[in-house]
Amino acid sequence: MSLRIYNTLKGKKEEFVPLEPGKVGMYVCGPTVYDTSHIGHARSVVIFDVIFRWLTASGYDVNYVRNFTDVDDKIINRANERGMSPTDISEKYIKEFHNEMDGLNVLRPTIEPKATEHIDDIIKFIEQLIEQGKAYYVEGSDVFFSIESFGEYGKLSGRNPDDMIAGARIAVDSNKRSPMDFTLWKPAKPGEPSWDSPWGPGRPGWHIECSAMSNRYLGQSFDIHGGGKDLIFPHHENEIAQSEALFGKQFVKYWVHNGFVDINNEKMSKSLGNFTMIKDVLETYHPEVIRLFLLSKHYRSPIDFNENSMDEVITSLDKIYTFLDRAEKAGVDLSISPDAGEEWQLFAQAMDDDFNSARGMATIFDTVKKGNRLLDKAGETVSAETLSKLSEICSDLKKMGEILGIISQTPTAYFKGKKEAGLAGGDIDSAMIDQLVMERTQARKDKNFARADEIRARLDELNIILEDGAGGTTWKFS
RNA sequence: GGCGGCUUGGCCAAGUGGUAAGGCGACGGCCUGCAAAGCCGUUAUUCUCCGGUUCAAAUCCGGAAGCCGCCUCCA
Repeated sequence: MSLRIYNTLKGKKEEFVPLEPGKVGMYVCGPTVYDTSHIGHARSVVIFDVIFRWLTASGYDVNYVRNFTDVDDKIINRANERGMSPTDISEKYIKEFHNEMDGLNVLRPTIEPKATEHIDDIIKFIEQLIEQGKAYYVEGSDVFFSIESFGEYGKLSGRNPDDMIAGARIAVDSNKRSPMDFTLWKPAKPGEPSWDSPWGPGRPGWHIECSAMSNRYLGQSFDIHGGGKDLIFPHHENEIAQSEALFGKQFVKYWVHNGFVDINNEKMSKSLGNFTMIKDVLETYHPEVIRLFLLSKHYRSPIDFNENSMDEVITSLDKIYTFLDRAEKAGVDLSISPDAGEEWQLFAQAMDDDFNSARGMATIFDTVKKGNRLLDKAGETVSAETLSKLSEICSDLKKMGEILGIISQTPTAYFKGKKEAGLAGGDIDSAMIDQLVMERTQARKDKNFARADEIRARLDELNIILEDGAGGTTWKFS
């Protein structure tokens, strides 16, 4: 079974064949760092994180590039609003972004280039386009890319330039030769950050940075380029135009685009005031709950963020850790074995099918069920044979978790964390709970079940659930 | 106006030609003093609707309805 990827360029799934055997070049559009990141950013980042992990696990040497757009109108505006420098703004939000993504257990890409650190590359790129007659400088205005110089313009988004010109909703800049031409370099207004260039002091347009930086780190052609669906047009369309016009060869082999996150069935928008920030979500939910949620639907479909779905995911994650806890207590060594069992094969098939994490999750639950069944059947004394089978199951499970970026804790640490989180907000402390549990244990010994149930009911009101196991009574938050 | 997508059980959600994964919930059972957890069983003869192609369709084609996204900054 080999990897298949849905390619936006072709509109269908294709077998993944890298340009160079064993190696993958992947570029993903990162954030424009002018504001706090929201759950939609998290989805994109987590999805490509999983893709990165899967490609790596599949044996590829992955060169994963994710940029920061750190020069842009929005950053300048924000800087002016706050009386800060654009650099202060971009640095502040890059730091936030890193903190939050680390919090979400996202691996750092191989390299994270910034637009402002590649101005020379950008200027060189533009100069070459002008030399080839594919871009033009309008005295006193911008440098524009000429759409007419690139016959395949529109191939990614399936639009043709004539239709777009006809339906254009924006006022046409009279400096442009064609209404669809776009800016490569714009002159700086007084007080704006700027760099010297053959066209006077100015700064790059949005699209050119990705062409210049991907060329710098991945070459003229590379394997995978990703980002949110909204970037298909115009951003990625324009990147293709710039890069293919200049190099005369295919820019990217596979285009991968993720769907959006809705909030309670509504689009996230400023007007609705429902922007859901990652840092807020991280305060409410365990990072692995957030990841599991983001991966519970296929990456191309829209996903709806709501309390009910999150609650379901919490239950699911508990189920996985509960099993591992059971297994560990039964004597299973929870370390990962290099050997892959049959459960892993099923998971791999799902991931090879266009990174179908939702299907992969079904395998995880099937695996948990299989393990629980074995434990139920084994009873008090677990045979060596069962133990070995359970080790394989747990190892597979943890390997699956490594791909999705979950199950990174020991069951003990996970449940301890949950207890701490549960205790943090309320006015109960664990000593008090332990005291009640002990009292109840004594009551049960004395066959005073009325008193035992009374204590349990009282704890239940505090969202504490008791479990009477062979090794004594344990408790957890519901 | 142009382009694209979606519609699967109470809810979430896989499934692109071979006879409906998985999760949550609900109900019954095992276990338990009773619970919880776990396990077993039940919960869609059917995939928005109407036609068509096919031995065979949730899956392909045509049409209808509803919902959504992009075309302007946007993950």
